[in-house]
Amino acid sequence: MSARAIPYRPHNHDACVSQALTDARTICQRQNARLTPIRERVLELIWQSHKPLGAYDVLAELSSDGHNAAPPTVYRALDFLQQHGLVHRIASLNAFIGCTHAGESHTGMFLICRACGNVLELTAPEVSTEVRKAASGEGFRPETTTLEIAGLCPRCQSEPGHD
Amino acid sequence: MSARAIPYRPHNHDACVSQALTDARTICQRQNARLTPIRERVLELIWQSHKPLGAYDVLAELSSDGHNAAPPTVYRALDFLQQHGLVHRIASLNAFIGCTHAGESHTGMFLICRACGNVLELTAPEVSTEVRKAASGEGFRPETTTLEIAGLCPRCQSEPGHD
DNA sequence: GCAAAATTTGAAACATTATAACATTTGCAG
DNA sequence: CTGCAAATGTTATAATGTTTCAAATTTTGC
Repeated sequence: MSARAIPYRPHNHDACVSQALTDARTICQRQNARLTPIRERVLELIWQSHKPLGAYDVLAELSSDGHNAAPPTVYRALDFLQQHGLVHRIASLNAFIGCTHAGESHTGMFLICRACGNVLELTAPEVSTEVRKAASGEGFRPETTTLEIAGLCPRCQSEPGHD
Repeated sequence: MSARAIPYRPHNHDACVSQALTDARTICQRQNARLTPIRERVLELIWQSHKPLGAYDVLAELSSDGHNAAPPTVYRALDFLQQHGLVHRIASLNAFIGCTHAGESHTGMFLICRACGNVLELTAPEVSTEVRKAASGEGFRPETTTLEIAGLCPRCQSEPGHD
């Protein structure tokens, strides 16, 4: 899977989205998973925003597509996408974002800008290592890690109120 | 503030709760904050469980007290308690737990057992350091960290299905 | 003490997020 | 083509959280 631009900097986002979709198709094929039209469309909608999208935001987009969907449709698609590592759920926001490391095994860490709402997904092996150490120091066997940092992204530290 | 037993091991929980309340009173006094009866009662209810309690769980307890409370009452109390570092919200569970490091400046890290539901709050300076490093490596200024590890506690690794 | 101001609580309605349950359709293997 | 499993549609409902405004209480300045 190819490298991607970071959200804080302008980039050709259409290309970025279509690359994500292409990658997703490959990943699903490898996993014998069916990336159905709905699932693909939901993934696309989520990718079109670098900001996390709530399930009901996705639902609204689907509706404006003319697709008359109910909540379970969206939640099921999101479950599927999560299970196959294509999107992440941001617990502190009740929202979803496209995974920028799909296909690679990774533990996501999210930098969430409270001003512009953009989210950067990071892989920080040192952090994971320390987390594992801390957990095993307590005899705890970790399975899933939720690591979300809210704060100010570089851009919003200088020019507040950005998008 | 005194040391506390860890939730995985049996201990005199009543004493543990009343200690937490005593500490809370001291802390609020120092901060010129009003630990009103409702707030204190909510804190007590939360402390009586080592497992995180949802806002509506608290609400139900209040009702069985005879206190006819509405959701905002609980959420307001919880906001207050959070702001003064007396409880933490566990984002991945939509629930609240008493802070075992109240009064000390700390970044909480939570070990959540998916089998028994107990939660251990940890302070891991090495983790915080690595998180800070990772964030500043991206030029990001962190403000609040959500770090929640789900897995199996020592006890549930050997005897599953506990508590 | 006392009145004005600020904080806290009560109460009703509402908004948002998520799931349950069951019917229907679609894709695929034999 | 048939029958099974997976996916989707549909309706209803549960769980979580907020807005708003009114009433009561506490604090503060005098």
